Amino acid sequence: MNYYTISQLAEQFDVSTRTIRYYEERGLISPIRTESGQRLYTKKDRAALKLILRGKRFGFSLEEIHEMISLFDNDRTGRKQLEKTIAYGEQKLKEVTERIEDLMQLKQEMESILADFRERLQKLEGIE
Amino acid sequence: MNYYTISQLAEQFDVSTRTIRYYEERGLISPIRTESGQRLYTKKDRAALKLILRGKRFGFSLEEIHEMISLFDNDRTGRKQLEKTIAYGEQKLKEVTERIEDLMQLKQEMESILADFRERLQKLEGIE
DNA sequence: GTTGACTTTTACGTAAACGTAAACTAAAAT
DNA sequence: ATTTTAGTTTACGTTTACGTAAAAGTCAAC
Repeated sequence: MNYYTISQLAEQFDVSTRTIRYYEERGLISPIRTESGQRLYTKKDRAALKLILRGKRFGFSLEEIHEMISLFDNDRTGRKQLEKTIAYGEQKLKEVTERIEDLMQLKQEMESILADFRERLQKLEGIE
Repeated sequence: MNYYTISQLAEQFDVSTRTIRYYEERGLISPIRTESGQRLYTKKDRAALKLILRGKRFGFSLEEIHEMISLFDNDRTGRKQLEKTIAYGEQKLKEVTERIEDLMQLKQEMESILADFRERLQKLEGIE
């Protein structure tokens, strides 16, 4: 398995190294270390970072993202744990679904506003 | 036309009065005032607040929301202005569309993870 | 084997988005 | 008429999510 350095990841995702270290500081990523203390990131760490950045784009706080990651990531072997995780997942899924619907409504509204503006522009061009 | 007081709006949207005043401070809402200085909010102000809060849920900054509002709100009569507004609107529409697609992908992933968890739970129940 | 790029920790700084408290005024209720 | 209750401004405080700088160690290249 090969590793990424922090600056490689930073470049790939166009974020600062400080940002990546901050996510670790908050417990969202846990890269291994070389003997001298340098961070090494696996494909899994990379995937986690990708997830975090996507979550951020959706407006989730790091705290929320942390919650999601740790629930889905940990191997929840016990039955109770599994049930709890499923319930949580269903809840989050519902939230995402609502968000999609909300966004689609916004899209509709924007489209109708745009149509209105285009009509106005046409009328202006008709006069001229 | 009847008005809302600041605390009425705050209650309706479950935000603090400070939050509403802050949005005004940043130029996002402009309620009229009574002679004594009290803020009075029209239906339009209410709609604007609703828009702001929706934008926030989507992870837009107040600055971005401000930009959108002022572009769509102002009566852009001039032809150049109209064209500019339409271009901006198309850009924002594209962003929203991408966001929706992004979210739908996330939804898919969550559903597949959930399906996997459910399967595991079934197996556990089969044993017991 | 030394220069230069990279990394580490520590720590202070900062912008955004409010929270909170004080000091005061106006409105509503009793 | 006088308590509550609600509203106003001013201003300092707080959290989140990093930016930035310093001081020191390390890796890669020439």
